[in-house]
Amino acid sequence: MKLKDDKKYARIFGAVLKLVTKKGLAGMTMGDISKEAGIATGTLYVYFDNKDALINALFAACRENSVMVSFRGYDAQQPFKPGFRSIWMNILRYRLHNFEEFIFQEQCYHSPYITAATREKARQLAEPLYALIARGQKEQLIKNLEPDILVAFIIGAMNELVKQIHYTGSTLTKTRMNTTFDLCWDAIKA
Amino acid sequence: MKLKDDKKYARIFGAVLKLVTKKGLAGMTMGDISKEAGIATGTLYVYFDNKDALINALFAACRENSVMVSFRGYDAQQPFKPGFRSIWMNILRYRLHNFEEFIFQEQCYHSPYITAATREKARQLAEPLYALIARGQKEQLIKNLEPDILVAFIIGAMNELVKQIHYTGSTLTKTRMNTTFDLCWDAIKA
Amino acid sequence: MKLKDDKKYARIFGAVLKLVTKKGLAGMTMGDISKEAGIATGTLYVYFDNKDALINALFAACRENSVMVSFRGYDAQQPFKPGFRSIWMNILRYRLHNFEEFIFQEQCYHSPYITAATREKARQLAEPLYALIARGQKEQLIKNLEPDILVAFIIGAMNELVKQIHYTGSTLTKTRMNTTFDLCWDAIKA
Amino acid sequence: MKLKDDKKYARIFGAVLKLVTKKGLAGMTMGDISKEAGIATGTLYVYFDNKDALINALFAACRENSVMVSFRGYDAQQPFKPGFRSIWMNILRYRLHNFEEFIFQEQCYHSPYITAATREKARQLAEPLYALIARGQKEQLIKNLEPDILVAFIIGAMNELVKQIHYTGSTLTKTRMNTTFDLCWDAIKA
DNA sequence: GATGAATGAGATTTCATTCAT
DNA sequence: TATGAATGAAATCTCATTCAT
Repeated sequence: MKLKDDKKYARIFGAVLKLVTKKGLAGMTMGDISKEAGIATGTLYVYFDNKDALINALFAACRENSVMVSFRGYDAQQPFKPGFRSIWMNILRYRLHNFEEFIFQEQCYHSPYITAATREKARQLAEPLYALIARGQKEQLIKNLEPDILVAFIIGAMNELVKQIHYTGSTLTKTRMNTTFDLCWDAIKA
Repeated sequence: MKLKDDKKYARIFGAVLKLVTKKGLAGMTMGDISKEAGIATGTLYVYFDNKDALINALFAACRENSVMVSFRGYDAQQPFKPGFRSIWMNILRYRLHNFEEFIFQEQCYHSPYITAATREKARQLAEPLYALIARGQKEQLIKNLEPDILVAFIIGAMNELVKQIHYTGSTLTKTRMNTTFDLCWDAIKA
Repeated sequence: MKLKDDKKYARIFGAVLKLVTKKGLAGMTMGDISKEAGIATGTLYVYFDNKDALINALFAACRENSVMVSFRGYDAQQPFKPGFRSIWMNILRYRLHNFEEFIFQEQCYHSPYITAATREKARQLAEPLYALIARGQKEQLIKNLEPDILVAFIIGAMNELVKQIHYTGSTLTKTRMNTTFDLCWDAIKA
Repeated sequence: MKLKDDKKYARIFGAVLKLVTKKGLAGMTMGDISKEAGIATGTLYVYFDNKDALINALFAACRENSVMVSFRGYDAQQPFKPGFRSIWMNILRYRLHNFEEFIFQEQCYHSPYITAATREKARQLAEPLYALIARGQKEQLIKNLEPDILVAFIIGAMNELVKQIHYTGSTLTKTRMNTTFDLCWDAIKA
């Protein structure tokens, strides 16, 4: 008697991510997923109770992953701007390199699959970002607007940039990354 | 003799927009739409060949509408910044006041309902915005980056702001609109 | 106030006949018929109570027409064989020149559209043919088998010949008509 | 693990054949078929892509079956006439005993369900019959007409006979079979 | 646990018929 | 009478989920 197979979770998640950019969340059936993952439909139900649970689990995983990556290498001791910059770059790189995860999360956010609980949990994961903004404001380096507005601005701009870059297929040189960061920085700096 | 009723197009479109915020694009059936519109299911097929066609038509209509509104009152003779500002405000107001249309368009963009042709047509409608950016660059008022990047930045930031404002239910005072515009302007100004 | 238009009956019947070879009886909708006839769907219901009535009416018309033509020029005074021959030729020519009517009747015969009453009426129209066969048998020119069998044989063979000729697109010369008649005659002659 | 069930194909085909004589090809729904076959509607789509595919598959199966049976017991070494006779009898018996299959094929032939490919494949299966006719002509036992004409004549006559016999409910004694064969033979013999 | 056939509720679409003009 | 939009019942087909192996 075999135990649940961790590799299979990965295969299933991978399949969903691959499909979401092609078919969207709406047009993706359990049959599609199982086929893409190379397993039987029934097997999906060994690993997840139902479609909702599957989507929610992947959403949570992506979210956690994305936050972890964002703050990688961040040192609260260093001055604000370079710290903020490295986080900004982390997020940008993450979304570009994990474009499918990024799109998946976007699609989920306004879908009926995601429960209120999952949504709330996702929001909490953004806390460190709010804290960072607060620090910048305290140090009078960042405009003194509501943090919600600032975060929305920063994230919204970045999201669209990522799509732009991905869909036009343009390579992102260091210089270009710098200039786009400057756009953001000029917007929010005090 | 009964003729095809223009009001019915409006009723159908209205129904879809009402439903999309409640159920999402995925969870919206033709039955839901017809019921919401107060007509028989079969009647939907008098006006549209199928669900895809219906969604595409509404998408195109929203897109066109949104562009038309954006440039309302724009006078190319006036100096750049106030012109740009009025357009930016138009877009913001439009998305806030027609939040359902805005969400609908976002949901559509990565869905399998929208055809490549519709997507391309949507892109073309953004041309005036690109032209405006070009003018700003020519007058050396705006940073000399690729217009794609600048547009993505402006639009992305605004989209997220709109959602932020809508979901938190905060009222948008004139002062707040001004400060958010300043965020944008500071980002892109030369 | 206009009266029912005789030309319209013809247009409707013509449309059905044109469609039956293309789409078959099964795949033919009232919409198809009205479009092909160049009238509105609703108008069909001015002329016929419903689809069944329409099909039955056309079936009856075809049947009557086909019988009328079969015995055209037949003179009961002339000797049997030439009389039988001319009738046989009449039937063959009719089916070839009115191939659509012929196919339509075949399709109807085993369809749920045709009522038992219509079917029975159709059978009665074949009476003269039975009478003819009886005469041939009385004159000991034709095999003394049950008339049903003989008629089935003659008609069945001819029907298949007609299709053969029509679909291969071969032209039917006088000589070929004669040889095919001889096939039939050799079969049934005493 | 459950595997696709060959018996289920048979059940489905059986259901269609049972229904076609009752309701005709037109009036037969997928719901009717599944009910008659004692399975769920959805299950039909496990076995066939759609209604067309189902009808085409059954048509092909009937055709193949009918040809196989026709030449059962045929020995090319024996003289022509008894060989031809045994095949003729095979075909007649097959159509009588599998009347539903026979009617189904007839209904299909001019229906929109059957694709050109299926039609062509059906034609090819008739080749052995053409070869047989050719042999008879070579041995100068059969009239020297185009084989198409002869086959059409033989088959057409038989088809109508079969219907005649079936619908009148008359039992087919050996003597009657012989006399009807003689009709056919007298027609085509040199 | 793994499989994929089986299920049936529900989605999309069709179409004979009606109805307002 | 003529029109063709409107209807809704019924047809086809899909798909999340279950179940037998």
